[in-house]
This record gives sequence, C-alpha cells and structure tokens, in this order.
Amino acid sequence: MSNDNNNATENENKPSNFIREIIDEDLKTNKYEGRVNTRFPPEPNGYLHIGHAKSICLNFGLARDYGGKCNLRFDDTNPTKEEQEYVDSIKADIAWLGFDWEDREYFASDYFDQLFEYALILIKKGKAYVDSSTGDEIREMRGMPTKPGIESPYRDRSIDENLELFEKMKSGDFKDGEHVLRAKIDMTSPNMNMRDPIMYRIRHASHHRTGDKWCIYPMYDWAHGQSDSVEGITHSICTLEFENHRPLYDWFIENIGIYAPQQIEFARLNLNYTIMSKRKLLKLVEEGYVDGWDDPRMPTLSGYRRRGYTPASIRNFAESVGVAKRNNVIDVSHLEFSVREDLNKSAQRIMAVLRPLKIVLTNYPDDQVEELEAVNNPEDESMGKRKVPFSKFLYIEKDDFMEDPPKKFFRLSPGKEVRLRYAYIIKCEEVLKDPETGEITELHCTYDVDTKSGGPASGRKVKATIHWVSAEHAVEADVRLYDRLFIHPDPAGDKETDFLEHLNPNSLEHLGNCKLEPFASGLQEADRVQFERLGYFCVDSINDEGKLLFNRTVTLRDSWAKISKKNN
RNA sequence: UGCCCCGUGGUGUAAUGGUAACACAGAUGACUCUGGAUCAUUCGUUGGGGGUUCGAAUCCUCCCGGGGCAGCCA
Repeated sequence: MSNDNNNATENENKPSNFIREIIDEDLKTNKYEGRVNTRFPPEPNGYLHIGHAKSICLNFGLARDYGGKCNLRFDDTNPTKEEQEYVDSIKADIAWLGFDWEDREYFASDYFDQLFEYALILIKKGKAYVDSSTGDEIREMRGMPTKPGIESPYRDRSIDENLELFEKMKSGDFKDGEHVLRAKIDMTSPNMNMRDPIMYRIRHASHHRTGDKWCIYPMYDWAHGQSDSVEGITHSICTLEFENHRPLYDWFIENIGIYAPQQIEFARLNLNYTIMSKRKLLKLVEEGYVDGWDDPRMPTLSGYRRRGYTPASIRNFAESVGVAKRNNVIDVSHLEFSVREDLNKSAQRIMAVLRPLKIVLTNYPDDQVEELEAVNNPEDESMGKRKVPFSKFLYIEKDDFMEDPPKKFFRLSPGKEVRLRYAYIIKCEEVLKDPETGEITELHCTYDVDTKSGGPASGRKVKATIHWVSAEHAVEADVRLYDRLFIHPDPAGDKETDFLEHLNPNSLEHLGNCKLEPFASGLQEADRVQFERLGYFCVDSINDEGKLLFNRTVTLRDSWAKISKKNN
C-alpha cells in the first residue's frame, strides 16, 4: 500500500524560472562546455525541512532536466555543530524524496588539505594575512554597514611571517582565538563581506569526519566557492542571504586562479503557521515541545514522512511553488492540496469511526451478519472491492448525529433517515441517554430492508450517506489528530515575542477508542489509507498486542465544517 | 541612514515591448451511496509619479514599501 513513487523522474508541471533562463543562456553560449552540474550543500547540523525540499528538487531537478549531475555535499566546516547523526538523516531524507546523488557524496572536509594549499597561494600573493587581534577588536575594526572599517595593525605583516604563523596555527601552536587568517581586500568596502573576511579560525575541536587532524577550520566563504570549483559545479544555487557574498565568492576564485562556477541566489521557501529555522526547530526538539525531529507536526521531511505525506506530494509542492527572488510566504493550503491530490488517487478507502456512538437496528435479525461489498478506491477501479460485515449493532460517528440539528445538517437526527454507506437506509427512532449525565449513549434505529445497496429500492434518495462499523467486527485503534503547531501565521516574525508563545496548545489530540472495519487488521506500518469522509491516515506503529496507531495526514476538504463554522 | 536584492489578485508563480495567465484559497451551482472526488461559473491584480514608445507588468527615472548585510555560524 505504501507504493511511494520513489523516482523523481516524472515530468511534473514545470513553469520556467530565471534560473532555467540563465542555464539556457549558458548552454547557448557554451559557457561550461554544455555541462550542467549543481549541488545540494546542507550543513549536517540538523534535520532537513520542507524548505530544503525546495532546494533539493531545484538542484536535482535541474540536473535531471538538463542531462547534468547534482552532487550531494555536506558543508561541514564547523565541527562544533555537526554530527554524523545528521549526515545519516539527511541522506535518508533525500533518498526518500526520490533523488539519487549516485557516487557523488562529498564533504567540504574532503577539501581541507586543498583549501590549505589555496590559502598558501593567497598569502604568497600578499592577499591574505594572519591577524592576531582579538574577536572584539576585529569586530570593532570592521565598522558598521553605514561606516567604513579600519585596517588591522597586523595587516602589513610580511609574507614570510604570515607563512610561518599560518603553519603554526595549523600545527596547533596556538589556542582558540589567538589568530585568524584573513583575506586582504578592502576595509572600506560598502559590502561588509569584503572587509578582510576571516578565512580560518582556530578551533581545537574534534570533527565528525577528520577527527583531531585539524585545529584550524575554514569559514563558509572560504570553503564554499572553492569546493564548488573543485567539483566542477557550473551553477551554484543558494538562497538570497548570500547575495552579498557573491563578490567574495568570485574574489577568492579569481585570486587563487581556479575554475569559476556561477553563484545564483533564489528566495527560500517559507510556510505560514510554522518555522523553518534549524535553531528554533532544534529548540522544539531539545526542550520537548515535540516528540523529536520526526514528530508529525514538524516541518521536517522526516516529520512529513511520519505524518503520511508521500514523496511525490512534496516534490509536486516544491515544483508548484516556483523559483524567484522575491520573499514569499506560502499558505499551507498549497501543501495540503498537494497531498490530497496524490492520496486521493492512490489511497485505499476504509470505514473508521473515530468517536463511536452505538446504534441498535431494532428490526434487524439478532444473529444475522451480511457481507457487503465496498469499493476500495472510486478513483481507481483496478484497486478492486472488498467485503465489509454488517450486523444489528453498529457504531457511527458522534458528529453524524444531532438531537436538535441546525438547518443544513443532513445527517442523522430523531425521526430522520440517512444511508449507511454500502448498506441500508436507516431511521432514528429513539435516543437513549445516561440518566445521570444526560449524555447520549445509544440510538435505536430501524432499517429499510428494501434499500440495500444494489437492491431494488436502492435508488431511493436521502440527504446523506454516513460511514459505520459493525460493533462485533470492529478493529480497535488509536488515532492521533494533528492541528497546526503554531496558532500564529508567522510565529517567528515578531522579534519581541518568543515564538514558543505562539505554540498551539491543541496541536495534538489523541483518540483511544476508534473502531475500524476488519480490513484494517491487515495494515502494516507506514501504510496510508483514507478513512471515508474523514481524511487520510497513516499507520504510525503497531504495538505488541497488535493495536494500530494512526496519524492523521490531512483531513478531507470539508464543506460542512465551513457551513457549521459560519453558523457559529 | 552605506551597499545589495525585491515589489503582479487573499497566497504563490507566469507573461521577457503587443489581449495580464495558471494553480491554491474563497463564493455559487451541477452531480454524487464519501458534505470527498469531478465539472461549470464567479470574485479579484501590475506600489505611486514622471518619462521613452503607436503600444509598458516589462525599458529609463524619482519616490514609496519590503527584505538582506555589522559571527572566529552556514
């Protein structure tokens, strides 16, 4: 049932975008000998989220469509934040999304030796120097966006002295922070990134891959472009905040004198009612506001996977949001549309009663059980049919009965009729209540024998058809319903308010007494089904007693919900 | 307030000097043994001023608005 379409080869709806235009132009002018080589460069300091999915689909999609390649490269230049666990999860998530980096799995740390050699070149050219100022001093001298910086007193050290000090930095003669290697560019540049940016810092920290081999680590700016260059990347696609880094990216490559890829920036994906910052997501995980990186309420790929999203639905979503340079906030309804569209075509239907209300069919023979035929998926005839047992004692959804219904309520109420899906039309004759609490405990109904589905009078129309489960045959299950994690459309938008204050206290509801038709007993972990009239659900796990636990992926579109909301 | 980027319906994205389009969302209706799906209809937009042009969302210019940059983070 979990037949994930796990190759992202389908030619989904793909409007052009400015990046494709750049590539088209480069191909026309033969700028890179007709090559297209992109890369997806995550830092292994957290789990991938839906924003990364956009970048993955973009980079791998471009490579696929232009007959090029896309590398996976871990940008692991900061040993204090990075872990193997994240490397593993990132690879798993990309593979799940349906993309294949083949044998091109690289790490910035693969290039530490090469980067060191490049640094030597710049030092020898008099274009890099060891600065022995403190962090505070460097910050001070950098100036402000509106004010030029001033040059460090160490800026004019001799090449020999720089060479010697840099070697000593590498060999561990200094403590953290004693020196840095800086590029000698222009302390008065209006672009802060060009004010003698730091290339290396001393960090006596163990790296998840290089261990204790290094105690100097390259900064992002010093590592990224050169890594691109070494790999022969043609189009180095990154997000908008790196726009001001491009002159530096180009400067390093030009001054070392190596192959020059082209950096292109696009607007990252933002979704309302959630956050995308890895730092904040980490906080939710570490402080227990969610169950982990893969909590189904998280915007992580592992969260969506556990929630029941299909890879194709996320790919389609990522394609449909487009690529541009303007900041954007996408409404979650786009994402929800994307899963529903996919699951509607593929999901097995079953009947499930989440909040059971007992029904007795007073005129139905006591011991009779009928096997009724039900359609597995009305959108896909090839999925066939199944049998559903019907008997005198049934459960229906509490929401499907109202003792005192409003105008447009079409479902069951005293004296009214509804059709039980695939079964009979029934009529509510009597409402039984708990004498203490007044709570409705049971409904006595009669059924109309002639109205059996497919039978002679089955054409008789009633306003509504509701789902049901035979009490004696019901499979017990737990179900988790999810709502948005935050009540605020932009939880992190207001710098004054802690984003945690916008958490939705009702983002998770656990239902422990759900009744499912017998078909459910054959379900496996990660299987996705539609509970008719309710939504799409995914098997989270099955406990030792064999009891199923479901996560609700997304509700069905629900026009009644809108009507009843309007009435309130 | 130095530099860089960006302003197209409620949201996102197209239109690349020639009728402003597509999707989502909303509304209405048809159909329906899922108030689902499907189908039809509908709502609504080029931030503002000036300029170039037969013709401007598109080119120029000024203004306004939004975002980014002051980590030894990426």
